Amino acid sequence: MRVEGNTKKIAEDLLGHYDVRARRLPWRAPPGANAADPYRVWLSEVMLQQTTVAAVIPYFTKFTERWPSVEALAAADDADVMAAWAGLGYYARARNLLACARAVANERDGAFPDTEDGLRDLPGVGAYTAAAVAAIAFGRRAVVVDANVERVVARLFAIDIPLPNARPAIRAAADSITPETRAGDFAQAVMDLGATICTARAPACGICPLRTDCAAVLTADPAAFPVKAAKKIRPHRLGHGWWIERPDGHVWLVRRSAKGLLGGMRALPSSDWEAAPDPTPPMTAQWRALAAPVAHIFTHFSLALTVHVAHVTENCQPPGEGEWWPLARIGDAGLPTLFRRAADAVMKESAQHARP
DNA sequence: CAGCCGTGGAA
DNA sequence: TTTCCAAGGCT
Repeated sequence: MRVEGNTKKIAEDLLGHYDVRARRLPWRAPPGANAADPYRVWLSEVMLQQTTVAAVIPYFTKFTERWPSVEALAAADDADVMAAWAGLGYYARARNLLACARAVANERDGAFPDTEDGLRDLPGVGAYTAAAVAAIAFGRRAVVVDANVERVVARLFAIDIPLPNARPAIRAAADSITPETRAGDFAQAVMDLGATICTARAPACGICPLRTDCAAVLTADPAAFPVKAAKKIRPHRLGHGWWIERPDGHVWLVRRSAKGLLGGMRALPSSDWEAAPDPTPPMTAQWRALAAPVAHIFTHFSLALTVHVAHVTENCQPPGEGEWWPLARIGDAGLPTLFRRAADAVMKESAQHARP
């Protein structure tokens, strides 16, 4: 472990690099501008949870154009926000985003809390996001620890305890190098470094502004830090999805229950997803299965969804809650990726069917 | 507290 | 092709 004297040098080296090389990102105030808008900082941090910058940018642009303030977002319809989030994943974030916006708009007159503790009480705001918003939007000294910080700090100090047991040591080390001022810039500088130079697989140590501060660069394999515990194998599951199409060009869509996988999202009616799911259709009809199931990989299991198609009469009413959605606007339904792919597969096959 | 919760890009 | 990974939070 490093001694006190070097910790200040690390922040100075990194901030000096950041002042010249900071990435220009839509949620960052331009250099020399006033402090960033807390609404935009918070929105970006939530979107960036376990999500890459490249994936977030178009969603951030869309959200801030459509809902430019926390009050505007708080007044939005749930269905519109969920549909706008479709494709970004981890949909509990979108549900918590709305709950948080409404809490801030309705109970706090639109003002975000300006301390870590206050922010931490908001839905969808955990230890990381509270620290990041406190530091970036409000200039607080906060110790911001995300996956980038874990990697950079584990390398700087050559911490060889496997994750997640290394977390306390990593946090203490991160605390030791976090400066009293510019903690927000410092946090973003570490994340820029982690994203562009101190990357997970092939760190560019030769151009790293911290190479003279780093313990791992002196080892045979700097990329070996942080050490991680072995991960589990991903189980495979099967499922059935039901495409019910009306002759006037509508398909029957349902909304999934608020909790659990793809919670709150529009979807095709479908079975549970397990080793041997119930193949019983939701209604009697002439069912025909697509030749190839839709394969999709979630974080903790992979899925093969067999899509069954039925063409029903105009006055047909499937059981349960749902809505007839126009095929011409299927792209606006806000389907999560699994069901968007299922819809693509059905439309592609029916197009081929029409032109043999 | 370990498991649950998406997605797409990189290697 | 498969594996790994990303500005985590909730229960």
